[in-house]
Amino acid sequence: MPVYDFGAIEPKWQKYWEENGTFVQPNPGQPGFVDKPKLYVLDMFPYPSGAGLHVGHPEGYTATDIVCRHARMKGYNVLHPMGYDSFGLPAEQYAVEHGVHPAATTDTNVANIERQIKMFGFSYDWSRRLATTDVKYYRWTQWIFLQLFDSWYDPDAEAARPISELIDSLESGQLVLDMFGAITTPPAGEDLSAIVGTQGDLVRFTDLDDDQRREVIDAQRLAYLDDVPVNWCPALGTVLSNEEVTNDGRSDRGDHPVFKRNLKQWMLRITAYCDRLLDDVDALDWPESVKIMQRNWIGKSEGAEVSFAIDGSEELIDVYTTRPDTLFGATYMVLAPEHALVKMITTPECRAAVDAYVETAAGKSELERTTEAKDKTGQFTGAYAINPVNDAKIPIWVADYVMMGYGTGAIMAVPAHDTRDFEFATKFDLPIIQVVTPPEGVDWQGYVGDGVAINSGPYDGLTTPEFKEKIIEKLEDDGVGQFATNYKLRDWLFSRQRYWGEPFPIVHCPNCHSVPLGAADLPLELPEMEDFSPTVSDDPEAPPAPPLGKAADWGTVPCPICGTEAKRELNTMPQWAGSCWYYLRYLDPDNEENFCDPEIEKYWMGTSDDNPLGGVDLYIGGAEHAVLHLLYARFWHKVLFDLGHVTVREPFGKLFNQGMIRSFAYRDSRGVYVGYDDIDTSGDKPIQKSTGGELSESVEKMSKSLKNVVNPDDVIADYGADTFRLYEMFMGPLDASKPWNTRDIPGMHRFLKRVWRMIAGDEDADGNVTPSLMSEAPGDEDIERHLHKLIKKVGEDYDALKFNTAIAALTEFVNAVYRTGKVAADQAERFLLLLAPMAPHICEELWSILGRDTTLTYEPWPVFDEKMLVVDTVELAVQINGKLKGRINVAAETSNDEILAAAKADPKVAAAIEGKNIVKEIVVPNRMVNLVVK
RNA sequence: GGCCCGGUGGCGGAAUUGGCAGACGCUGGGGACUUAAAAUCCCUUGCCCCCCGGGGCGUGUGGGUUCGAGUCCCACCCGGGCCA
Repeated sequence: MPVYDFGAIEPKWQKYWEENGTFVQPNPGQPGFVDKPKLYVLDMFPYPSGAGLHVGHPEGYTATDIVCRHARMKGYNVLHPMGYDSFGLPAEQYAVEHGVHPAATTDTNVANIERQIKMFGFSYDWSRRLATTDVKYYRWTQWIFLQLFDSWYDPDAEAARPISELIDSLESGQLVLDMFGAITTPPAGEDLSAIVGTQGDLVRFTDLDDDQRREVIDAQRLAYLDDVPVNWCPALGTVLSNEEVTNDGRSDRGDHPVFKRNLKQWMLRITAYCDRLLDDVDALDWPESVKIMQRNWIGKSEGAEVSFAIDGSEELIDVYTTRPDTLFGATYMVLAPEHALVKMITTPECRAAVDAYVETAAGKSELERTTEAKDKTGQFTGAYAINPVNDAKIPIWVADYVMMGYGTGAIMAVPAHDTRDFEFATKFDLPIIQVVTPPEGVDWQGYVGDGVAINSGPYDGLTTPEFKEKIIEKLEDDGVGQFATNYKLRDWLFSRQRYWGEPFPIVHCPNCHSVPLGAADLPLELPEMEDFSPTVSDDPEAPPAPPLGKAADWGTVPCPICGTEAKRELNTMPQWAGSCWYYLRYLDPDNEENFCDPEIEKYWMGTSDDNPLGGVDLYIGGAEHAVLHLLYARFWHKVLFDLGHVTVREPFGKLFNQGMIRSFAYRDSRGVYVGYDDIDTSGDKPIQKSTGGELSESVEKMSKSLKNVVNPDDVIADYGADTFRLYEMFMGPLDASKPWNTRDIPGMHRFLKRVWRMIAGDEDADGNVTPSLMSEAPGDEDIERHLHKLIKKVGEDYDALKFNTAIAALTEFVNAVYRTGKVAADQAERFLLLLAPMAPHICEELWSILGRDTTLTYEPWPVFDEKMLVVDTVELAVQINGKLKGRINVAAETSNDEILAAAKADPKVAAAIEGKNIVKEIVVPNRMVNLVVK
């Protein structure tokens, strides 16, 4: 009688799978490839932090593993890879603080996290493993950057095209430049030479000098250099993303001051893709909440651009508004402090106050400025604008609640119908004119919804949408405005002043400007350096000095074009870069010729009935990546699609977010967190062991500071990986946030031991033998029916990612077998195949105990017989006026009349309807009967 | 403030999507086995009343639709996430 020794069984099978290459999935064209339907199941790869895995990681990994193991049994080719998002700030910070090279820390962390992942027995094809820090990998990240650099967005084709095609079109005169340098198509049928030149509006590309041409071209690239305001943190020596800056304008890491500052940075032109990123999100099989977040992040709005004349000046103030119907209520204007017009229009009397204000505003973070709770501030410039709809003279203010980055950096303020304008006008005593009549019973002051126009001259009485349409027409006729679309999404700031990232494959030459390396010159490896710490400073004006600047030999190269001594780009790419395309490299990780073979890409990323858009068939990860990672990856994918490198429009056909696993945190009476070692939860109230004091309990995110982190290593040591997997899947719905409760784990462990004894029996240390329930006799009929129901239920639940109810159903079956007292070998075998995707080690071991000599991984999924699901008799509930009064048993195909007769014959029902009028009789097949009586 | 989730026993959760609320697991109670403990097995466990046959209440709160509402509609309260 073997014992359920998970500590021996689990490593044994993990070794078997590895040695036999059980989960290695050949690609099309490789030996061993069999043409079958494909399933690409992907986990969001982890950042290999020093802390290792927390219990949230294996939740998603277990879910995808179950789907994969189930799919292999159903006859799919399954692609299930794992890798590491290993560039990033924490490794670099650790390296700086401890004097260890980040590559060394990364290797240690990857080794540790991989050891942990492997303890769970996940069925990854480890031959496809990658890390974003591998030179073999980031060579292609650099290659994709060059694709972006060498492309432009053709608005007519609505697609990215090679920049060489743009140059051809410009040189041939198919495209020309307008007076602002924008690329445009010359009017058809006209003689080009008549309308270009110094006296005309249009300029021929070939009339420009070399520098001008380069500027025109560079301004079109999808990857371009620009002077942009960034979050500059001199103490860390780097720019930070908005997410890395706290609400009080300090660095999330280290709490250092952060300054807004203009720096020349690499930008990626994601805004060219706004409409496509927005339109294509609709058809994706993604959580609705994520789709909404993506839409909100892109933030498309429609409205009008309106030009306001300035009294006594030639200049115009352009504003963007989504509410041109409120133009008659515009009582003042506001310029952002950075707006170029501020300096020009401020009157001498107001100059000192305005200058001081602008300076103060410059020291504030965007978050400080936008937080509505903060008091509004501003200064009058002394200048006035003319409202184009009614020629009213309205004051121009400067205020920091208007941002340069959104719209035009100037607004028309309609205090009656905009919350922030209303607060501002109230504070500074500016006039508030109602122009929208809200619905009955709603105060018009600060009303921002649609309504009916009032105080708007000829437009009075129009509804908001009608008004918008009419006024835009009028503005266009008068030449003072036009219909306009606006987006919240900005171009992607792609430079970081850090060491531990992908170097840009760009050389800056004094003659040739930004020159890309050729594909043959890749990879451009990070230089070996002793000192990779950034240059930090207390002075916000100190020039940024990226760590790569200290690698003098590496940083100086001859220009690839002219051979002059040139400088390498010293910034590195942000951490998002590597994660933007890793799902493609898994397809063909060792390819030296290409980032991925086109035939292989076509097979794995192609469409199917279950995935009409194509791409990864199931992508599971945390909701924290709902916006940035998924938006950036979609953008890169669309560029690669436009350039013909991939065959489908979207990278991830189906997305699912696993819920956060939180855990109980305990605090003593002073509010100090207490670790689990020091807590006794056996009584009614949690008690601190060392002091005897009562503790308060709350459910929190797992965090070191809350002392509530659960380490998966400990759980596996105590109960094994199968129990861990089962417990996490049993906690609740996969997408729900759930509290970890160690006390519940023995329940799942008990279930596995019951399964073990059911099939293998047991013998304890004292020699007491528990026989198995296996029987030579043919299978029990009821158990057989139950098993067919179970096959259907478990299969459906796996497909729907409802693992908690699948486990409940499996438990019920085992309980039924224990009540019956016996199970036949063929029944036990089918049961094991159902359980195997969730608890693979124990099932493999029992499978071999049943006499099978190979893995069950590729055994066909059991089938159920519809006939076995049919029941002969059903129990129906009988209600009187909706209240349960009794139950009757009838044959399954009894007619409604007979059911009603049987119901009325039930003694309790008969008593309840005695002397009453039956007004209505409802029979719900196989469920219940309801009699309505009076 | 806006948007999106969610609120069901002592706890995690289930409920065929409008049809017997509380599956399954944990905890608690009782019993069997054992010198004893652990493990295991069996019974029991929403709340209240009770003459032990049963009766009443019950899915955050208040209303509504319906023969019938945890499920749909309206308003509100609370918790979480995202954005401002």
